[in-house]
Amino acid sequence: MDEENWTTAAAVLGLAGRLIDGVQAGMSARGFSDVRPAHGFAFARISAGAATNADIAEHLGITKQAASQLVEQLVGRGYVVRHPDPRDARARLLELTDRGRACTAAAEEAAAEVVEGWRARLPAEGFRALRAALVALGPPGPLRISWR
Amino acid sequence: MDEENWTTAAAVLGLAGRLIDGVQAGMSARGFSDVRPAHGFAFARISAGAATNADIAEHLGITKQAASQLVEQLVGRGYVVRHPDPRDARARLLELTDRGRACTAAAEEAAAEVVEGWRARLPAEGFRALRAALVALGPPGPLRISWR
DNA sequence: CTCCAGTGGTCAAGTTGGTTGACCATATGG
DNA sequence: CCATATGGTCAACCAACTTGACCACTGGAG
Repeated sequence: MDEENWTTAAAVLGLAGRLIDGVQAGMSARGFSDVRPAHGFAFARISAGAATNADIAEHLGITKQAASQLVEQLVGRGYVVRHPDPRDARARLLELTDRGRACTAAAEEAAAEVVEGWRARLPAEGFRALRAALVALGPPGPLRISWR
Repeated sequence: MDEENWTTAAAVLGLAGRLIDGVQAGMSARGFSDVRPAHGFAFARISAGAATNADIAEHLGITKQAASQLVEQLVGRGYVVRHPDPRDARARLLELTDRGRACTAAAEEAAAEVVEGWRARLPAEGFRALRAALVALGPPGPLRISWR
């Protein structure tokens, strides 16, 4: 029983790892080889609108300094622009550039591609059940990256 | 459709992240707060028997130098011992100490605990299907950690 | 209005987990 | 016996993140 649970846990980790690798490969194939998974999560928050540096930090579970560095990379690579927040002179609102939007679209495609691979390897009912279970278990906490 | 696939992918990543965090918490609760997930995967390989430094490197998908550092930590913390390989004077076989075995047992317990939580939150049939899908999708490649 | 605790952001330095590259010792097949 | 491959180490470097100090602005209490 414990044994069974352990292998289940290992399977989830393995699946997640292969998912990450697959998406990364798909991104490279689409011409975005300068983005990491963490960037993707930042994109997700930014495209949701009205994101600040601190929002990113909280969303990714990292310090605001680390978030600042991460955003700086995205700005430097042309994915994101910072502009002043009309409501708060301290804050700077983040927004995706066209390139940034193209990148998020590519990420969604790449992820969908991997998931389609799963669908193809499972009976229809099995895939549906997998999705249902994942959704049921997924009350989204902050999306922790970088488990060192 | 793509949208659905994307959320599925995100759910897997979220689940894996919470699994890692949960296991880490369980390990701390059991008195093993000086081990990281990567150590756990190394333990798994070592307890399988006849493991060398290079085996660890391959199993974790890191360089042999990184594996050496990792093993060095485990030795320093009393989880692993190195002794000469009777078959090959260059190699050093790795073996778990009692403490190392206790640690792997704790890890399995902690992981099982998290998975039991999943079981409790799903209908019996849903959990069974989840497990079946994970197993079907899980032809274990090397267990990549550290996706930065 | 003034003060002040709280928040958004930055700068600087340090830690950590990994990399690459050079190297030695032993193994192994011609 | 030699050539090449493999296990391991040492040393230097790098990237991602942390901690700590700090400044600028906010917003409520007096």
